[in-house]
Amino acid sequence: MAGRRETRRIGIADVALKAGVSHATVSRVMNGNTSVDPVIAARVRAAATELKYKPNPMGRSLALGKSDTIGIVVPDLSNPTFQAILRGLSVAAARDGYRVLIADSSEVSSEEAILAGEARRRCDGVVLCAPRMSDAELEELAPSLYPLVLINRTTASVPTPSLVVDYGQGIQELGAHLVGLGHRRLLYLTGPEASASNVQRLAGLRQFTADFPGVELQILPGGNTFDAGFEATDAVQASGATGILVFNDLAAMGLLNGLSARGIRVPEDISVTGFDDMPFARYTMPPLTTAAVPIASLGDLAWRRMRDLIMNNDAESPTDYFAPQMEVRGSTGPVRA
Amino acid sequence: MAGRRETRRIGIADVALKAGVSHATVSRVMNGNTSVDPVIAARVRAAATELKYKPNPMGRSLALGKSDTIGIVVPDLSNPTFQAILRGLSVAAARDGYRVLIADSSEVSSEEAILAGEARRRCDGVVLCAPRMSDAELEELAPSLYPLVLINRTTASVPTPSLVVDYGQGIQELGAHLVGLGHRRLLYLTGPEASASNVQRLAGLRQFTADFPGVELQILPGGNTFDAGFEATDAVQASGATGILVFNDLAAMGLLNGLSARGIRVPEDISVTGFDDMPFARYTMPPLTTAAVPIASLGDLAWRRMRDLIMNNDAESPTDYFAPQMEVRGSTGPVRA
DNA sequence: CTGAAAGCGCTAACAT
DNA sequence: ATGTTAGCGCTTTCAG
Repeated sequence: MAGRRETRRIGIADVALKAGVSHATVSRVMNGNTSVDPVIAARVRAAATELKYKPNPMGRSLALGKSDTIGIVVPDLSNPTFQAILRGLSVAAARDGYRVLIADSSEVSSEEAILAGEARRRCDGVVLCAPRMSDAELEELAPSLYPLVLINRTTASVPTPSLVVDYGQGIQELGAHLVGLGHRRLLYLTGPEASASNVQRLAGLRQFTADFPGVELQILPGGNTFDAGFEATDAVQASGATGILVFNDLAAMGLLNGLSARGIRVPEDISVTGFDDMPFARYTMPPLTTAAVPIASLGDLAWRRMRDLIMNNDAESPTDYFAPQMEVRGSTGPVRA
Repeated sequence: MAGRRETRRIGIADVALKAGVSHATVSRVMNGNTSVDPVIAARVRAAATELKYKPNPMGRSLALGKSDTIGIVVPDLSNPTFQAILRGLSVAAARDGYRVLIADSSEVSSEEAILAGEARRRCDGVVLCAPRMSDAELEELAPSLYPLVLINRTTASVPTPSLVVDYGQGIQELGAHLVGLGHRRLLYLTGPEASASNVQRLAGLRQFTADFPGVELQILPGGNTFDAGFEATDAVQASGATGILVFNDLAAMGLLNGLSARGIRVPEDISVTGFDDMPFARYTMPPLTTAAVPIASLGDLAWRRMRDLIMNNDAESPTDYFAPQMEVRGSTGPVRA
């Protein structure tokens, strides 16, 4: 029925024919490496532009053994954190002429390894965000993925760059901020148990209680959603704590709403902190005190590390620690006299 | 210095050697197309698994003329709308064994065409979100991009599927909702002038005023940011309108904050609507009445259309209209008596 | 049913 | 400086 507009793709051979030279010469002028007679070069270029010739990346990739593409595997593309990393990575890589291929493991840990391997075969390197994968599995997988950049993970099996956010330090800063405001009865509303970043916050808080022996710190199971924060309202109120450290901004917003619904004033009666500094954290009522994770620059740095690995393939393999930046806003204030 | 762990990639030849057969036979087993003696097949498979052989996608792509990859070009990866489309597309494509390559044009219209062309050469098809590109340019570009799926654009130059969100209808529904609540003095707080979706909303509102001759509709320049909404507060108040249609949720939230700061109650004094139904729209105070754009299913459908194009390459080329779904919440109420 | 050989489009040694 | 030739790793006729 419908007539196909099969505009047969034109290849290097067509240009060669039109310019009256060999494939090799066309390749040479297209890549500008070796020297070609200027007049012939011009003739080739003319033929190329006239035919709108563009080299076929597949042929190129096969011959060169590289694809100018890097892969990123993320656990969940709907998570703003990974979206920001992806964007930072993509923009930075594009500046150097690289593209990015995405693989979403949908939080399934078994998929993470498979997708990473597949991505690596199609790409020149892999940026891996695999929070669910076990250390053992990562250790086994890592060598086959080189060049590899890890996000929020490290591995000993192979020297490879890691970018890790120091959640433990961030929560300690927030805690210290509350103590500085006179709070002595604190409460941490946890995230998901399995979450590695929750574990890091807990470790940070152990250090925190050691540093501030006079401060009471309760721990209450929470979650990472708005609703989880909202539902914890009663338990928070019952705890008697005056300073609440919430796992993340989303849950903190839920708690804020719950407290407001019960007529508890923030920060007059209770101070609340979040974590992440989501775009909306500054627009809650009151605006949320939180810790900002510089996720966009994380993606950017991920590319720089990857590029070092690819270009001078003898790069160092540092671990970069990202210190969250505390943002003090209206949801924290002096403890009630 | 650092010892390279050059684990030479193993290819089809290694498997052939190990199994004592030819490359061709290995290829046959791996693809399961043609019939191979069961015992030989088993031997090949054994060799393959033992060597952990995985076919090299580049070789495959070159031979087959396909990459099992589709490209998506977006104007801005930090825009939640495109993130959601990307995710929907990626997940859907993955189910069929396809990957997605991303290209972020950073809102630069001239980049859109180049990136799309490049993506097309590396991929089996392109999903194009190019709001900035002129119709003429799109028309010229489209044929070379086939298989192509357009988002929020259509073109006449070639029959190709389009997915368009009907912003005009959404804003009309919201307007009718306000009229139903008794409002007779409405105001539309616009988005960016250049935005195609703003133009569509304006067109929808022209229809709206034609349908409701007794209703007054003012139009005020706004923007698509929280701050733009906030800054419009005074002008909104001065307008005397009781029902405010805001370009999007973000600006609506800004307006909500501004009104609250001036002691104007919503919805008792003024009703406010947004557009998009962002995740936080339900958590504002009061929760925001808005129109939900089913963006995730948009990505999903984009893949289905693409797949139809790729598989039965004689598919139809329909235009799918997405009708926004109104979400009535607390920010709209009866006009004050 | 299987192996030999051609070819996908390109780059790079090797000749000339 | 340019053409010839040999791959890159795989699929697919084409013989046998």
